[in-house]
Parts: sequence; structure tokens; C-alpha cells
Amino acid sequence: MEEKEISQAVIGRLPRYFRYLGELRDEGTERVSSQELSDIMQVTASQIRQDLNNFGGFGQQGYGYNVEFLYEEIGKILGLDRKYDLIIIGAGNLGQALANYMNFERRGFLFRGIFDNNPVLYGKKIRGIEVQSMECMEQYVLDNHIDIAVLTIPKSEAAEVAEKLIRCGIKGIWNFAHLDLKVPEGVQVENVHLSDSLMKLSYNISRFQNEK
Amino acid sequence: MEEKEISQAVIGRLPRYFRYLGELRDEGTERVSSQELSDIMQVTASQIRQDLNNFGGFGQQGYGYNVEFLYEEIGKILGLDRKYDLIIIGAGNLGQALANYMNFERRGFLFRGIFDNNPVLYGKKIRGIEVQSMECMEQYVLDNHIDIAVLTIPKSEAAEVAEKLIRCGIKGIWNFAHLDLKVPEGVQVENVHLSDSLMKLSYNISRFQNEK
DNA sequence: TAGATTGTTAATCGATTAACAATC
DNA sequence: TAGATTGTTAATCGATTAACAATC
Repeated sequence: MEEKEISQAVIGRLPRYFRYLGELRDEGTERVSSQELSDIMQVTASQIRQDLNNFGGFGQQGYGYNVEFLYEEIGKILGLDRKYDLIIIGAGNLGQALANYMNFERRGFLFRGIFDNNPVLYGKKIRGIEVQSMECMEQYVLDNHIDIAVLTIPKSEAAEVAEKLIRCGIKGIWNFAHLDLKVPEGVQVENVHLSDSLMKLSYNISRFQNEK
Repeated sequence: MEEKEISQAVIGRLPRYFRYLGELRDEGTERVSSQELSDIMQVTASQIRQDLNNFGGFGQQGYGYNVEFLYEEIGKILGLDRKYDLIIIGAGNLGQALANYMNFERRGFLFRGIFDNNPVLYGKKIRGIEVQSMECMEQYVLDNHIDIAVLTIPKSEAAEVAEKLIRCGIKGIWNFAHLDLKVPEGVQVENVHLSDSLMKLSYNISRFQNEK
């Protein structure tokens, strides 16, 4: 399929469109114009139309967009029309929190396993699934065709673990470890650097206070 | 202090510079040129120099940048040279995980309280601090001059709680609830939308698979 | 002084916004 | 048909990269 590359700026906005459209749909709204959406979302109508037209014409002149239809289409673009088998590496506080946070399951991200190298945790059940030793990880990924690995381990171990996962054919890594993973083309990485996020907040707080 | 506004694109890169410089420092590296940093970080040397010069000239022609000095300076820019009093609203899995994740404390973000409206949790100690009823939140913020509130509550409650916090003079909100908060100027919000992040990952996975 | 590398200006590139013809 | 609103082209704006004079 030959398609022009969509910029990550556009991709980054899709989940937000998806969220607002979902809310409109839940309220029973049938149609929405780019201008109405613009008012709600605080982005320009022009940007909304440009963004959507990267993927095709979902609207109709004189009418606007059908909420249900557009919601579904954006869901498909985001790859939410299929299931992903997902494991969590690192059963610490954050790993367990993510395992228990089950809104992801609703979106098709299926929690299939959780691994740790702390023997104290082995066998502990989290959402019905036992924590396994990290030794079992590679075989488990191969046997169960795992798509996504969530990395919630210290940065010191992350690079090595990621390499193993990649060798076993993992397709995506949701990386909470505080380092930049080096991965071959074809393996997708999405970083959540919590401390970076907190630093941006502290920058904005202290900048605002110095301003006055 | 009259200064030209720095773009959020630049701010967003500062924590990453800070991290790499911290690593260089820990390795004992004394100086680094923009070209060397460029090789390590995979951004252009030009961008590094441009970014840094938004805040002043930290380098020296013919020499480069002193690692320790630049690290400290970026820390100051990010507002890490002071302390922040922080509370967590929502003592569910994620709230508890963040409370326990103590690297933040090292950076000056001091965990001062945690609140929930589930009575089962009241009195439970997390890192030595008892979970309190949400009823106590406002008084606590006022009495203890809390700077930052971490919102790890469902989106249905988030808007109302945020409003209360703002009335009590909170300076920043680290928002994990899946909605866009409306706040007056002067209150800083940093969003961590985990499900948006996961959707970006699924987009990239499914796009890559369709490409072939 | 010669070499290295910054700070900064100028050129390019990409993303956002505006405008409007196409069309429902 | 007239009105509304998209899809899309053109204009603008901002961010990134390249180039080089300043200077350590």
C-alpha cells in the first residue's frame, strides 16, 4: 500500500478527536461540523479538516460529519478495530497499576501476562494472572504471539530486556523506563517518560512565578 | 522580567538534554561539544545550540560546553533548584504507584498527602502518609501551601476536584484523568493521557503492518 | 597564532491557518 | 435553488537546519 507518510503531529491529535467524538456519540449527537468541533476542542476548524483529509473525505458538504461514522473511522485508523496481546514486564507498583487499569482491555489491549525477576512476586495473581519469572518471558512471547510489551522496569535492565523481546518478534513497546530504546525499523516504541512530564510542569510553574 | 516566550517544543526537549547531561556527568565527562551531543542524542547540533541559546550562552567557542555547569543550568531552567509540595488525589492503583515511585522526591517533588473518597482506604499508610478523606483536601492544601496536585481520579470527578484545588491556590496540576481541564491563566496543567499514548502505539503498529 | 566550536543570522522546510471553489 | 460546509489550494507562520563570522 503506497501512502504518503502522515506526520506524527497529526497522529498525536487523533486520540483527542476520538475522545471528543466518543463523548458526542454518547450524548446522542448525530452530526457535527468542523466549526462546532472547533469550538468544543479549541483547535481551528481548518486544522480539523486538514487532519481528517489526510485519511480520506469523511464529511459531506453542507452537512458536516456523521459523529458515529467518524468515530468508527478514526478508531480504525488508530488500529482499534483489532486485538492486541499485551504483557507487562516489571510487576512493581506501576506495572501492577497498569495491569489493574482495565480500560485498556475495552479498547482491545488484552492483558496476557506479567513478569518480574523478584521471586517474592512469583505466583502472585494480578487480575487473575500469575506473575512469572522473567526467565519465562521469551518463551511466552513466542508461544503466545504477544504483540505489545509494557516496560515498567528500571532503566538499567530495560535495554537488555527490550533486545530479548525484539528477538522474539514483539511488535511494539510501551516504554515507561527512563531511557531511549534503540530498536530496528518495524518495531514501534511509544515512550511515557513521567519524570520528563513532571519537569515540564515544574518549568511552567516556576516560569510563571518569575514572570510576575 | 520581560522575556520572549519560549516555545513548548523547546521546553519539551529540555528534560531529555538534562537526562543525557546527567549521564555524561555520572560517567565523569567534563566537556561536550554540540556535535558530540548530537551524535549521542540523535538530534542536530544546530538544534542543540539553538535550543540552549534561548536561555543564554552556556558554551565557549573552541571548547564546547562544560557538562557539570550545563547540567546545573538546565536544572535551574526546569525549576529543579527548588522544592515543590505535592499531593495525590486518588489513592487507586495509579495514585499509590506514583506515591511509591520515589525518584520524584530526589528531584524536589515532596510527597505531602494523598486523598481518596473510598472510606476503606482512610488511614492506610503509603510511604508513611495516611490516606485522608477527600473532604479534608481543601483545608490541607490551604494549610500546607501545596504547590502541585496529581490527579489520578476518574474523569467524572476530575473537573470538580480541579476547580476546588484551583480555588485553594494550587499552582500546578499533573493530570492523569482522561479529560482536558479548563483552568485560569496562572495555573499550569501537564497532561499524561495514557490511553492516548497507547493509541499512538497501536496506530504505528497497525500502520507498519499494512505497509508491507 | 591556528584550530575548534560557539552564538547567531539566513535559508529551508514543514505545519498551521485562511480562503474559496466544489458540492451536498 | 439557496445555504451550508466540506475538501483542497494558497498564504502565512513557526520551527529546524545550514552557514559562517565571532571568539575562545
